[in-house]
Amino acid sequence: MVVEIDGMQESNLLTTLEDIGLRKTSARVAVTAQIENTSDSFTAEQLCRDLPYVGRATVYRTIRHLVDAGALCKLPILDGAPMYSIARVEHHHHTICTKCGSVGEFRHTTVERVMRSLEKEIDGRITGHRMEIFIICSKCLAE
Amino acid sequence: MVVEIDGMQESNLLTTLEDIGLRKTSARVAVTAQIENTSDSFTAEQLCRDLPYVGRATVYRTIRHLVDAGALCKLPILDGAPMYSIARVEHHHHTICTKCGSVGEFRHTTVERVMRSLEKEIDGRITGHRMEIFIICSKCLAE
DNA sequence: CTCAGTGCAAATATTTTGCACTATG
DNA sequence: CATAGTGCAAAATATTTGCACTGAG
Repeated sequence: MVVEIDGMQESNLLTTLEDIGLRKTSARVAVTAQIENTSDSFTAEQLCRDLPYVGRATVYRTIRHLVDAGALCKLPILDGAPMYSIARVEHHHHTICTKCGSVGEFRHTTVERVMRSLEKEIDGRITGHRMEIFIICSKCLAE
Repeated sequence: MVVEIDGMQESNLLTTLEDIGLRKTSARVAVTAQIENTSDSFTAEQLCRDLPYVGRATVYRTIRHLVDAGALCKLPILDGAPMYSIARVEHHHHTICTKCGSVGEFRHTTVERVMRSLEKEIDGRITGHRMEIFIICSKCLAE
């Protein structure tokens, strides 16, 4: 669920969970608040470390609910555990810094147009796509 | 290493390993032959199942060498173990059937052109990208 | 012969599940 | 007060590593 405040979007993950019929429990309040306070993307492990009083299984279950509801993006990376980030816009792609691992979000209409032109080349029906741009972020470049 | 035969490309994974200074052992012969006889993409686990007389660790180590050498693509998927496929062309993208999991390869110049146009929008230096197209393949559509 | 490579089993990493207990609605 | 949700620990899954042994060069 997305609430408009002063033109800014505040994604309320807890409300998303309630919207799909789940109860408002203290564990879910803690997990969603922690995610919303995390500026960048995060791993399940990170969340468990930050919330030692919430059970590991509950953290994983809550993440799964949010991914299923489309409120979180699951971002499989080449090595190790997947990263998660709040899905702030409908459809988007990610930038991943190969130095520090920070994840950004972007949207580009050309990408969508390319998809349509690919339809003739591909044997089968296109149902979706995923794209990641690997970068060295400006912060790492500065160092 | 790539050998041209009648205009077809035969990628010789074993030669790739020798080229990076590794010995030609019976385990490596078995693993590379099995990969080359696999028409589609595969998981490490699949390879271990197909080669019960080769140690699990050796299968993983051989895969890692081939990925490092650029002869295999590692394709992280949303759930479960990553898939691998022979890198038949320099730079390409993948189609993944969401029904049967079969993986295809394609290359499209427009994608590369889009990358260049993205350079102005993105904060940092682009070093690479990855794109996957999710499809229902023609085989699954026919069913 | 030497040491790169192997197979095994144990360790590690990540995620899921069974189950008895708790607390939300 | 019924049962959805939790925490824990064990299981499941995926991969890596230590180590003694083997075999390629």
